[in-house]
This record gives sequence, structure tokens and C-alpha cells, in this order.
Amino acid sequence: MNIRDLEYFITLVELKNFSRTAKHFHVSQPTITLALKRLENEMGAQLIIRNRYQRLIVTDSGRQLLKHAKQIVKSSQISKKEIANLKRKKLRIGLPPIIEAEYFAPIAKRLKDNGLLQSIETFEFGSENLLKQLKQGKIDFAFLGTLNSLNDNDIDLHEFARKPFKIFVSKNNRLNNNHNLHFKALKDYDFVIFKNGFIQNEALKMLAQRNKFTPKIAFQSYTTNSLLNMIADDVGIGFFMSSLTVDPNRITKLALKDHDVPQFVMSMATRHLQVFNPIQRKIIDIIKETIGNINEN
Amino acid sequence: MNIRDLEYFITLVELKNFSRTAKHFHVSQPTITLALKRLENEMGAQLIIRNRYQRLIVTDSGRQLLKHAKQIVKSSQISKKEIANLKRKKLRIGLPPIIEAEYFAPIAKRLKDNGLLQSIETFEFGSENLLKQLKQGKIDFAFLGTLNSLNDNDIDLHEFARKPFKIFVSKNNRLNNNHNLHFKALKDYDFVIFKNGFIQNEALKMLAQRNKFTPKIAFQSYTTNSLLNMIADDVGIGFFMSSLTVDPNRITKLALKDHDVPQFVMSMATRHLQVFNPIQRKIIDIIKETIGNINEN
DNA sequence: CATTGTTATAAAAATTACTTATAATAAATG
DNA sequence: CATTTATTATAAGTAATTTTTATAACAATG
Repeated sequence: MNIRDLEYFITLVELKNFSRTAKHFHVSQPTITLALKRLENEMGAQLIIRNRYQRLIVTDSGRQLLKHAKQIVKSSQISKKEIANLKRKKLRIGLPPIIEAEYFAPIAKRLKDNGLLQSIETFEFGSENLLKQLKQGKIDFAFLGTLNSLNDNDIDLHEFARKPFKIFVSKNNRLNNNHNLHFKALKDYDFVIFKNGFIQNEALKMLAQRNKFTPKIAFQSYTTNSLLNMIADDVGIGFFMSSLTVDPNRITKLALKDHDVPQFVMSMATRHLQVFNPIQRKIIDIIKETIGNINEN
Repeated sequence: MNIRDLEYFITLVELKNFSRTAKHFHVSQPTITLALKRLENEMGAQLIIRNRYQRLIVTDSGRQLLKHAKQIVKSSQISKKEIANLKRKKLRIGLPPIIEAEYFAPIAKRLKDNGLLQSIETFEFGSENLLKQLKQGKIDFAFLGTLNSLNDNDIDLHEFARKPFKIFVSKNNRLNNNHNLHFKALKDYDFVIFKNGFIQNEALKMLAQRNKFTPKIAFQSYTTNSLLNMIADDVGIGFFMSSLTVDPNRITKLALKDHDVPQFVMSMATRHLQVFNPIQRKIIDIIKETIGNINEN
């Protein structure tokens, strides 16, 4: 079996057209015909039913091979990236802003003490985006905030904390007097939230759906501080995980009394098959140790 | 990248010797040298440090590639087997004897009603063995009894029941009078158990270790009935999951009052990437439906 | 110091993959 | 309804890749 043939095959199944597949790879059309024949010979089964003037049909055997082909091609591509990364001597860390704000200062301190702060490179995005980047080999390590502990075969997850979401309001907001706050009471309030791709929005959407209304969005931003300032100035109310630190003279956090309030699950994630060089291992050990210490206090 | 080169590489890492690797594949020695060079070129990194007269050393990059190489080679091999199996039009089912005894009769009935009893082939072994066979593509579907819900990336698991283990004794065994039975009271009793590779033995070993003694084994067999007959005749006492049906006039089941008695977790398992043909899918649907019905009653 | 066991290199041979040219044929077009 | 277009297949030749053969290089061993 030949990885190039598998690549042809994957694209052929996508495009359902030999000629265009050939064009896609800048090879001649018979190349695709022959590649498919090689595969079919080796598998001892027809993979694609050629309907010269209708859509090609992928057989059961074809679908079976397709699954493995995708995994094989993915592996072969990612291994090149991972090896390139081993030489880079840096660890590329994905870091959602909320987690950065809460957890990263002591980590940076410890790394600096070990002369390793130069050996990391951070990427601030929403968790959804970071997970994709991690899978593509664009980053090597990610902090992720998720709603449920996700389950992905290619990713190793290490959960280290979970916190309920709370409502953040300005010190003098009248919601402060409501000591039995349920989400449905927020129907007419303006929210200031992160831009799309952040998990807070998913949680908010979930609660809103349960309560059968669409929350009013006053403003969306990428940065935590900007949102907190707006909350303090009563531009809108916020929705963050409970432990986000704020100035208590300006902002208060209100627990939701709804049953089953979604939780912000925080994890560290790496690719299952990633090998790290000694520097990278050292950095990861320090991160895990620091997170462990924080959790103990 | 070339799957054959990856195979060479995996064996080279195992044997740490170019010449013997060449012999292993019935090719000439330079073939291995050149294959490794191709890989190193493509990866842009040294994979193996050649110490002509000492052991070869695998670099970090080499270890990184090795992980992917193993997955790729495994995928390419299993896909051939799975495609061959699609044409077979039979579903090869692994079935540990205890689960067979408890759950299989109604499944066989439903399959027969649908004219599908000829389309299955059953393999009776211990769960440990069956899991290995499933992973190697020798069977396509397995019932498994495990102690903890196992976690394997290549295997999809669907748990359908868990039962505590109990002690099975003959009607007139004096243990029947002990209404507060703990495992440590069984120190001097003879057990009749399955042969090795069955999960009951693991659970027994676990309890024994906790209680710091080695259980006395009077006899080991592959068949449930033979063991039950011996228990009825007081050759020894048995250790099975609680719902195994017995003749209540001959054998009684005694619950263990130990805290945290191990449980027999029953699951259905398939390979994650396996594609099934319509007949196989039908059979699996019927099995799952039947199991579902049993659980409802 | 010749022998053994090992990996590397170069050139030739064998194999495999790809291209060019063309056939075949169903669908679309005018 | 003949013609054109779009598509896949086949055959022969070419190109590229992989493997072999033959040999070099060289450390360890006795």
C-alpha cells in the first residue's frame, strides 16, 4: 500500500471525478485510474463503482478503506510537523484568555525562574479554535475550556478544574439585591460577551435555549479586560466562570440558582502521539506542577 | 512517505541492526540503509544514530516517527482484513461463556427468526483473549466482561450491564448459614474456577490480594456447566457474576459483604474504524435491540 | 593482523509510477 | 440526430524510484 495512492483515493471520493482529482494533484488522469486499480488489486475488492456519466459510488469496502486512509494520511502529515517542532526547541502553547488570566501568572514565574520563558510561544484564542490548531499540529499544548469533558481519540486530556458560570454585574446593578437569581430573570438584560469561538457563548446559548429566549447582546470583544470594564460601567452584564478575578469594588459575581448550571471545565491537552524533546517535557512538567500547587491551595 | 519504509523502520528500531532487519524482510542490506535515508530526508531530521559497532540509538525524532509508523502500519494491515471480512457476509462474534449463558439464547432466537443465524460465527474465549482477537481483526464484534470499563482508542465500547461477583456454593454447604459473608472467610475453601484468561480469575486475584491470601484452587475448566456441577457436588465453591442462572435446588449464591466487591462489567465491543456490510449491521442492530429489551425487564 | 560483523556507497537492474496518445461511450447541445 | 463535450479506460513508452550486486570502509575479536 502506498500513501500517495491513499491521498488520491480520499480526494477521488470527495470529488467523485477522476479527471478533477488528477487536476487537483497536477498529474494526468490515467494516474488516478491506475492508482485506484492498484488499491483495488491489493484490497481484493472493488472500492468505487464507476458510473462514467453519473456520480461515482463508493462501495462498503471503499468506505472501509477511506476511514483508514484518512487516518494514515493524517498521521503521515502530522508526523512531519511534529518532528519539525522537536527541532524548534520551543513549546507552542494555546491559551484561552480566561484561563490565561486566572492561571498563567504563576506558571510564567516558575518558567522564568528556570530560564524557560523564552522557550514558549503562546497563542491566545477560544478553546474551539485552539483544539483545531492542536489537532493540525500548529500548537503543541493547549489549555482548553469546555462544557463537557470532550472525548477525542487523537487528544490526551488532563482536567484540572471545573467552575460554575456566574453572572458578573456592576457594584450598583439592581441585580445585586436578587438573592435567588435564575437565568430566566435576565431575559431583558444586555450582555457583553466574547466574540464567537469562545466557550462562554456556548454555555450562554445553552442556558438561553433551556429558558426559551435569546439573550440580548450589547457588545462582543476578544479581551477580558475590555468586557470587565464595560460591566463595571453598566454597558451590560457578563457571563464568566466563577473564579475569574475582578475588582470587588466595581464588580460582583452572582451565582445562578438554576439547577444544573453549566460548568467551565478546564483541561490541558496534547496530541496523543506527540513526542516532546527534553526542553518541552521540562516546560510541561513545570506547568503541571504549578497547576497542581494552585489546586492544592 | 512510503509504508514499506515505515515497516523497515519499525523493525530496525526493534532489532537495532541493519543487516538483520534486511534478512527479516528478505531484502538486501543496502535496501534498509536507503529506506532509512529516504525517511530521514523527508522528515528533515536524523532518526537513528548509527554506531556501527555499538547499539543504534533512536533519536527523539525517531521515537516520534515510530509512534506514527506503528499506527500507520497497523491501519494498513487491518484495513485489508476488514475489507476481506466485508465480503465474507458473516459476522464473527466473540462470546465469553458466562455472557453466552446469560444473554445469548434470546439473541439467537431473534436472529433465527430473521434468517440470520447462519450469518454469524461465534468464538468462545475469555475476554482478554477476545479483545486481542478483535484488535487483530480476527473477530468483528465481541462481548466482553471486564472489571473496569476499559479505555482503548481503537475500540468502541457499549456497556450494557454490570453485576457484582458472588460466591456460588452447593445447597448444603455450611457457608449458607453465614449471613455476613466476607471474602476473608474463604481462606481455607477450595475454589473451582475457569482456566486462565477469564476475567473472574482477575477479580478473584484482586480480592485475594486485598485479603492477603492465595485462594486454594481445586480445579480449572473452560466450561461453565462443568464448574457448576462440581460446585453442586461440593468439589469446591465458585466465583461468578451474580446473574448467572443456576438450579436453585442444587446451588445457592451468596453475596459478599466486603465493601467495594469487584463488578463484572459487560460490554459490546467493535473496532473503531470498522465498516459493516448491511447484513452485519442488521445482526448488530438485532443484538443491541435484544440486549436493550432484556435490560428493560 | 587476518577475520568477522557491521553500515555505506556506486552503478546497474528491476520494478513501479506516470505520461502521452488514443479509444470508448454516455450526456449535452444545437 | 449528428456533433460536441465530458468522462474513464487502455496501451505503450518514459521517468522515477527502489532494490540488488559488488565493493568499500572500518571497529571489534581472537
